[in-house]
Amino acid sequence: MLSRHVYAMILEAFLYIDDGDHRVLRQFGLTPTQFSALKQLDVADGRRLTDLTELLLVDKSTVTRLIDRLEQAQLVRRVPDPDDRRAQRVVLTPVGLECREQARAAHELSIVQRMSDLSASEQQQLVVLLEKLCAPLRVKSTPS
Amino acid sequence: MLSRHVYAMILEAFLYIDDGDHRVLRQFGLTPTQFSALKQLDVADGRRLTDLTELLLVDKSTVTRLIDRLEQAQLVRRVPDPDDRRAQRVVLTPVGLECREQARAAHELSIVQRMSDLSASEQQQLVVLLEKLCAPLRVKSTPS
DNA sequence: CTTATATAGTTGCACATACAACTAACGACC
DNA sequence: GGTCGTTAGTTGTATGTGCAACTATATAAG
Repeated sequence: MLSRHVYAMILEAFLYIDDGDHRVLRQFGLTPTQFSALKQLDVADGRRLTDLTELLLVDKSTVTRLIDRLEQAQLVRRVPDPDDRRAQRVVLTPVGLECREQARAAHELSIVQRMSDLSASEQQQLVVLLEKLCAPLRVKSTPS
Repeated sequence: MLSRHVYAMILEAFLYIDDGDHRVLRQFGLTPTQFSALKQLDVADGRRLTDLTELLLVDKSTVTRLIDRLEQAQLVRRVPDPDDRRAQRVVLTPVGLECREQARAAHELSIVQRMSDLSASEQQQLVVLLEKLCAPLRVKSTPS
């Protein structure tokens, strides 16, 4: 059955991508999730944990513990939100910024390499097809 | 950058698929991993834990604990391997077989539904492109 | 203002996952 | 037939993940 084959290939492609991400980021002592979180932060205002929940599409309890570990590793800091005493803002430390930038460069490069078996037009086709597949997901977030 | 876009869409497609799998299998009290394991088992000879490690592409310690839980749930049984005293064979219980068959039917149906936004020819294109992307993975396992 | 509801975040519990260290048994080599 | 490297499986430790219950604060309703 064809649709089973598509299903299987999406899972395989994810494994391929995910495995590559682990390898690259491991050199910087980061997991893919930690790297995703660092990408959403800055050294100034930072973000609330709830913001990260929405950006990373994970449960708030996951974010709590993720930030716990990044804080232990001195890559981020929790600072009280000035406008809401319930909330905390998470900001990058200088070490965290440096770590993220190095990881980002290596990760970008690895993506280009891993995609290099597809031509630009094939990559374009793939994007179009996957967007069509995921269209049901986007119904709610596409207002007009 | 185009390759970043492909990367992002593969992750999004995986999230879409994985979320759907969770929802469907949850009705049968199974996680996607547990379901994958049940699909590899039978009621007769079964499989060794090591076989499952290779089939599921996870660490052997993951398989140990996965089978622990399936055994607690009475869906599988460990039986000693007659030919190798180090090994154990994992077989489905009648309950496990019944559970798997029901889950399988629902899962198959849901895959067809989730793919239904793509035409057959689009699905075919997607398979071709993803196979090309994953070609580096298959180098080792493609003898001729 | 008080009450009721909603939101921000943490914690307990369960499952998935990898890596490393370990035990037990297999196999090969002499 | 002992010794030694290999393999099967388990266990400890760390991370990621979701759900549910909980605390504290904010906000709306009256």
